[in-house]
Amino acid sequence: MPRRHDPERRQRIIDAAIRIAEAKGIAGLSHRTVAAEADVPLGSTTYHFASLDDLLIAALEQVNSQPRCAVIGWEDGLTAVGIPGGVPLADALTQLLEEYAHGGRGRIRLEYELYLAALRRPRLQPLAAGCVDEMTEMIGRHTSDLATARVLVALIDGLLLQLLLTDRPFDRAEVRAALARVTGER
Amino acid sequence: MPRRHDPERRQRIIDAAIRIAEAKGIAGLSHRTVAAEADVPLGSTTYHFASLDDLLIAALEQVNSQPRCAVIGWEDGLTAVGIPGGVPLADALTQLLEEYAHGGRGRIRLEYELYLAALRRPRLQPLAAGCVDEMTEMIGRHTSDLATARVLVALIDGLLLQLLLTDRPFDRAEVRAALARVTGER
Amino acid sequence: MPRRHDPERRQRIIDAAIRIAEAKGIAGLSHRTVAAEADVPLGSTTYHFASLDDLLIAALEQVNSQPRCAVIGWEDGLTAVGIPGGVPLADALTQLLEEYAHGGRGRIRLEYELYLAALRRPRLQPLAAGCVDEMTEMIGRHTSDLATARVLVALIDGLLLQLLLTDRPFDRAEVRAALARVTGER
Amino acid sequence: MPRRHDPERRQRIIDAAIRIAEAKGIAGLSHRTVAAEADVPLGSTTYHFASLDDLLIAALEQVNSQPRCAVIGWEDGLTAVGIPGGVPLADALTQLLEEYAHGGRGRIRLEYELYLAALRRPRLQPLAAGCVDEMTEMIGRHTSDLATARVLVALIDGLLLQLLLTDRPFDRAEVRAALARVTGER
DNA sequence: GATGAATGAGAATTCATTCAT
DNA sequence: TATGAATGAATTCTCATTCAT
Repeated sequence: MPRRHDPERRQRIIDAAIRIAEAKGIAGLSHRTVAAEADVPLGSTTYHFASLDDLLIAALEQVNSQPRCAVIGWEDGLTAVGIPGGVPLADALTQLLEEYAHGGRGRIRLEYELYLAALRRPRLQPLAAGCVDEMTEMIGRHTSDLATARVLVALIDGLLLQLLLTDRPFDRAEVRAALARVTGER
Repeated sequence: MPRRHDPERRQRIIDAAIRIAEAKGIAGLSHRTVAAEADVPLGSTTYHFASLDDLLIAALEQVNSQPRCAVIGWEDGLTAVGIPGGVPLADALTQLLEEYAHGGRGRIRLEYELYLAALRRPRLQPLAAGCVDEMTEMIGRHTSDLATARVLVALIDGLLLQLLLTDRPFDRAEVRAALARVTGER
Repeated sequence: MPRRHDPERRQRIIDAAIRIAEAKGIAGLSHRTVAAEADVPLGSTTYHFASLDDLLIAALEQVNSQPRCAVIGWEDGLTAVGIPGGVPLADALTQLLEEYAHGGRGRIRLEYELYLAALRRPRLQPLAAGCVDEMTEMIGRHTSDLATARVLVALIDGLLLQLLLTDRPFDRAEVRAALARVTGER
Repeated sequence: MPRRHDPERRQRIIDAAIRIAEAKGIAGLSHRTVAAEADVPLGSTTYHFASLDDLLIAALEQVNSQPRCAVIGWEDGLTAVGIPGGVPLADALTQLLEEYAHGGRGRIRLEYELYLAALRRPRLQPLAAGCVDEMTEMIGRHTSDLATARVLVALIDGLLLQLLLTDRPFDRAEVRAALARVTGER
């Protein structure tokens, strides 16, 4: 019984693609795996997405728009507390990273896979660069200058990368100290 | 034209794999592409390397052993100058990164691809982790404590990653300032 | 010459697989040999059957459903004659085996190959066991108890196996006598 | 350190081949698997056996010569007891089958694989036929006539086959009763 | 004698994409 | 509009055998 009108099918396919990408990596994406995961006919994936690249991009765009929500929630909390005399940025970032790290490695891994995939696929580069820029901009709203924000983003990326690679547990004090060196906080 | 005796066959295959990996990424490695690049029959690659993973690891090990030489050269220079009252570490690292960045993006890209590929392929993880450790240890020889070295490595990783992703040119002053924040140099 | 629409493709592949299995044995089955025999592209066999095992099973199921027809025909004749005071079972079975033996060795061979292949491939075991059970049940309908039927089936299997292995011609009297020992008929 | 003179190497290869065939089936035999199992260089297997078929035959010949020892032991016991007024044949055979069945399925499976392989490979046929003949001859020494022995061998083959296929446990009483029908013992 | 490198064919699968329906 | 059959290239890997050393 083919569901003729299934307006959410496109979205279901994207969601399935994200699940696959988190679980098996970007390289694990294929029309077949996605169709199976989404429980839609094979032809449906090629119908809604002209090529596999299109599907990948749609999935990654959605991934990139979602975690921002979490970060924005974080930022709201930060703002509410108030910057001057409020929570030190290093503390706030440390907490964000901790949540991030504990929120399942799947999502972070996927984000870094995006970075790397972008190195080879030009169409992904704007996405990855936008990711960095957005983060920089957001952090920049809480630093005295943009240069500091850029350094913080680089440091955060490096720290997360190491976290993923080494299986060392998240060391709050160490991360906090590292960030504080850059923010100049004590 | 059967080349029945070819004592350097194995090494030639590894070299070809590195060229492929630099040019097309780790994902571009396949028995076929490597065999073609090395100008050997397809079966030869599977004879010398039981699985593609084995070949990939052999190639990456070789890649990882080479750049160290460059870095060691750098370190020798640094040592020669002498640390106390000598070249500030931030300056030395900045110069190293600059050389690294200008030395063709292929090699850096490959290194970061290694990092990220390790996220999905357990057998690569020791390689990637060893890469980080080695770098940390080396830098640690020029810092007062290891914690500082770890932060520096994270920062360097983040900076190089951004460099690769954004196509922004290498900004010596900015990088130098970022590093100085961590080393505490003025 | 692309035959894009071919509604009986799946069945043709199964038929080809049976021909191959009869002619070259189960070990002779491969995507390639079947595709060539069925005159379809290689990819077509893997499209319709996710794995070679699936194809093998589909083929053997079809094989197993066919000879039953012959046996059922035999059974009908037997019933018509009537058991009490009718044709002795040993005579009827002898005639069945003779027809079976003369009906080309391909089919019997294939059946015994199924048995033996089941020893190594768990997925085939239900098929082979079902084959034995069905035969037992059918013969059981003409014996006083099931134990006798089981012994008869074992004996029949052994006799056919010897027939295949030794190239001795079918000896009606000998087979009849062997069966009669078990049925208790004189 | 190549062992130049290793007079038992040939035998070690055969033994390894038997282990492989028992564990993975005849289809699991290859120069490589055998060389690995025997811990000899690959070239050694092709040196001592011109083709894989030669190796297979050598292995199966050895297999066929070994279990006979067990059977001969059994026969000796049987003879000792004495036939006339001694142990009924059905009992003795039942015990033999029981030991056989409990002695690990690997060996029986291999024997039946030999039968089946013989169906397709002419060079194996003498081996398989000889196996049957030998068994017939041996049993014939304890029956009044050869016809009875032939029937017994067929029945035994069928019973063992069913045992392997159905995973039903060995039922001593049932087997004994089946054999007794043929031997005429009560 | 003995060995291991070499080779080309073939194995099972997976796949992106096209296209008739 | 939607689908699933179809296809041919490409994937990794195994292998029997040959042959230079």
